[in-house]
Amino acid sequence: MAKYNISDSVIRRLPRYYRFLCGLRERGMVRISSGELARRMGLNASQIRQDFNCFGGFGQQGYGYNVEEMCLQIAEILGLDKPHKAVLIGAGNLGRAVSQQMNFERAGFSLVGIFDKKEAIIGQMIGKTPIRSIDTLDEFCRAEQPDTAILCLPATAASDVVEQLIALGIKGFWNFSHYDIAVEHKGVTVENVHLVDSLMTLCYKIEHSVK
Amino acid sequence: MAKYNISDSVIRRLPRYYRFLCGLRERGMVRISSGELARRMGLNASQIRQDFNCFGGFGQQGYGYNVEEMCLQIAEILGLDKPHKAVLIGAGNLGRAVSQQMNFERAGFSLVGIFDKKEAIIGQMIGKTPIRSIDTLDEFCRAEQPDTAILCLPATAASDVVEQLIALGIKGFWNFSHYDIAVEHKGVTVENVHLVDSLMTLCYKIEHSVK
DNA sequence: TAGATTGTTAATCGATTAACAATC
DNA sequence: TAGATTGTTAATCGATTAACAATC
Repeated sequence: MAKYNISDSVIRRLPRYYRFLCGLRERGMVRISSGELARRMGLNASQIRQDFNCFGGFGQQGYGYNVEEMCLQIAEILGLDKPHKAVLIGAGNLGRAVSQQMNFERAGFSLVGIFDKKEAIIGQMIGKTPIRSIDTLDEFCRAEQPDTAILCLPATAASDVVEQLIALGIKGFWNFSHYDIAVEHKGVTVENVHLVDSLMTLCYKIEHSVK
Repeated sequence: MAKYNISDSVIRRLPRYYRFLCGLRERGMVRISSGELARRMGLNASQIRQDFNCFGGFGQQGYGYNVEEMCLQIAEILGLDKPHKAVLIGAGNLGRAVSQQMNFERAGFSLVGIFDKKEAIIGQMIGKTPIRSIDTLDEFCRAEQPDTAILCLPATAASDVVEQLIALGIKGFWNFSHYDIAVEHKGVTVENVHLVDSLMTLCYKIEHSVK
């Protein structure tokens, strides 16, 4: 069903479609046309039809799209239905917030371990997950076989642990460290989250917005 | 100096340039060519020259760009040099992490107030800033005149407070709530941060990465 | 059937990359 | 001056939007 070479632009719109469609489903909406969805999302109807068609014809002429079906289809395209095991590295403020705030299951992940190097906090629980010593990372990964790592540690510490994690079989990095991971390893994906970049962009836009 | 109609693509690259150039400056680098910067950042040299030229000729033929000067120029273009007062709404896990983790000054902001509706936590300090009752928001904003709001509250609560904040003169929203703010008010800018979207994108890419 | 709306091709628009004259 | 590298125009590429035949 899924074609190859889906552009990054399309992929990045999928979660937003998913969010909107789930919202509509919760409010009991059964069908929606591309025109109506476009109006609600502030997009162009052609774009929505193009996007949905990358993965096959989910609509029906003269009717539109079934909201429930689209939710299920997008969830499947994104792969939310088969959760990836994830480890979190760094249990400082950000690490804690991310682990407590994020609904990992909803996004296709399961948080299986939290690691830090700070002796004082090892053993503490964050939700249902204990903080483990970073020294036990190798052992843990060999047993649990996670394929994803969430990096919530300082930039200086990040680069070392990345190589270690790749050697342990990690295929995806969700990187909050203040540092761009550039990975050349085949089959390894990095999603850099630079909150400071987002905030700087806002700074620019506040000044230059159309008054 | 700054031309009008700078594209969003260019603006969003500026913070990353800034990060890289500051890094080079810290390591004592004085000059860099577009070619060398491109190599380090994984970009195209033409793109870098085009981007920098949106704002004026900062380079010198035969020499390249002065690292220090580019840092200062980009900081000025982004407006990092004149901080905006910001209030944070919602002092849960995410709000706490954001307020403690972010270097606001570095990104052109100054966090002047934190607000929550939960009686039990009002009066607590987060860093040097006390948590205030959301009931005192009007009064506080009229006195302090912040122009930015950081939203770290549930989607259901977000939509109400947005209207209130716009009425109080807020011009920029940094929105972490699980909900797209669509603002039609002229001169109001919203930067939506949807961490769950980012995580879902990673989920897709782990599955579909080139092995 | 008639009306509505998709799927899909074609046209437009904008962003990226290449090329090279200008110039330090 | 000669070499290097920018600033800038032109070419390419990709993404968005428009149009419309297919069809439910």
